[in-house]
Amino acid sequence: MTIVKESPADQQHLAWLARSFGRPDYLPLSPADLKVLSNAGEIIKKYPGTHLFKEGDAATSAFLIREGDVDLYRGPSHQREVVGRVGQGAVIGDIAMFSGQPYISSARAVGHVTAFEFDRDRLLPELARSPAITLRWLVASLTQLERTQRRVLNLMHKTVLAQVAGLLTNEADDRGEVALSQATIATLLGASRQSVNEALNELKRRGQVETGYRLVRVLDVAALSLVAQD
Amino acid sequence: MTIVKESPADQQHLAWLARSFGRPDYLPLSPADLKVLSNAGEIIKKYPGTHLFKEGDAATSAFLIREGDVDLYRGPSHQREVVGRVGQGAVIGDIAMFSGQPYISSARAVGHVTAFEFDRDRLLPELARSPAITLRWLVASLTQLERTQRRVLNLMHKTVLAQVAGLLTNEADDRGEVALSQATIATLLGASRQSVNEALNELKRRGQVETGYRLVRVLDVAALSLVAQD
DNA sequence: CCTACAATGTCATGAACCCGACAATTCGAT
DNA sequence: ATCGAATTGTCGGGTTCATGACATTGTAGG
Repeated sequence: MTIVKESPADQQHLAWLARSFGRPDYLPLSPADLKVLSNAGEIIKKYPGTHLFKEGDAATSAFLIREGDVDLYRGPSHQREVVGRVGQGAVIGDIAMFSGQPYISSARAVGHVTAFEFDRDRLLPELARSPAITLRWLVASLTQLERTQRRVLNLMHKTVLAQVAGLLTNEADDRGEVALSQATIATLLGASRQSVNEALNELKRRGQVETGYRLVRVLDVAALSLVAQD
Repeated sequence: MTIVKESPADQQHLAWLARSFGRPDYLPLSPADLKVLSNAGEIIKKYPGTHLFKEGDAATSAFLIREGDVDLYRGPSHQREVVGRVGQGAVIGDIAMFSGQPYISSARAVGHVTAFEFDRDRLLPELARSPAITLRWLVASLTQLERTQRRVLNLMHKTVLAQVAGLLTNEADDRGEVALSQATIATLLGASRQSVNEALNELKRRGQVETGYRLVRVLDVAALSLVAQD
């Protein structure tokens, strides 16, 4: 088996899209839920490079990923624009399947992938029987919606400085540390590395953060979240 | 009763947010659904200026608006930032209510408002009994999610020219006409009026559109949708 | 320990775009 | 027909930010 090493730029692109498109956090189903829904489809295995579904196909299935990673991309395969990469626990294809629209993007197995394939016609009756799961699904999608809406507002009228401050307050662990390279932060925000560097310098100058190698330490959360509000 | 005349800028701001935040299209429940769910709450009336809920309050209710308009805004009331305006058929407060989070924004009646107030503890059992409605709600939220995600992608790496081209292709009626002022288009896209004007001039120069008073006529859809893709 | 590579710091240049201002025009209402 | 308000067209200044280039510093693997 060939391991394709990806360029850092690609990985960053993914990281950013992961955030902007929001998918990886979208985990509406627990293992217990899956057990209940086991009548609605079956487990499938996919070899690296094969497709779970393709953009434009009629959406008759949704997939819960159990193992491996899947790339979501749009556009023709020769000039594909990757839209996200999702792993264990993520559900994909559900928007198209529930809406009765064709798939919005293509899904391609990166490595070996094990997934549970929900069949539309079998899933709907099962959901009717398990309203609690439907409700959990609804909550997950609403949460994701709220996150994405918040992001739209940020993107539109906030400066890079404010965005960086916001990211740091959100992403800091219990010790106030964020273990990301500046380049990664840049792609997470859809900004350039240089702008992020400049913003971090400004925050450093104000004594609100310290920076290290692949690390930012938050010193003054309060001040930082103030900066984040423009 | 005082009628507060709103500045055009405000209305445009609303129009834009309507689009970016996406709320006004979010109509998950039909009148028939409401009938089924009538046990889950009751009809309330609100006088102009009164609140349906306030940002930060515990979210114990969601509201289906039956008559009148409601402003959604964030931040303290003295410097409120309007986030959207919704009317008949819209459901608000559901994200917070289902997620068990405090309300994300405040909701204030613009004129006289009639709404159906869902009580969380009564709604959940009803939904369990009516899985079809829960499912419809889920589909509505997923559709909205998809729309918002698409918007994030556009905002990040598309120029105003491309965004204008995209808006025109989407918004054109059967005669290829878009009856919006340039200022409105600008706010729909979160751009300045001047930039939109410049973009339209460019498209006019290329012979892809004509412009009139409060009107843009699309002449070459194919070329336009090409421009929209960057 | 040393080397290759990744990450950071810094600069200059230019593009995109916002903002304020103002003239010209179109439209609707009196 | 006329006046006022809304809309369009246009200009220049100023800001933010992307891009490319390059030197410097840190880190991991042999």
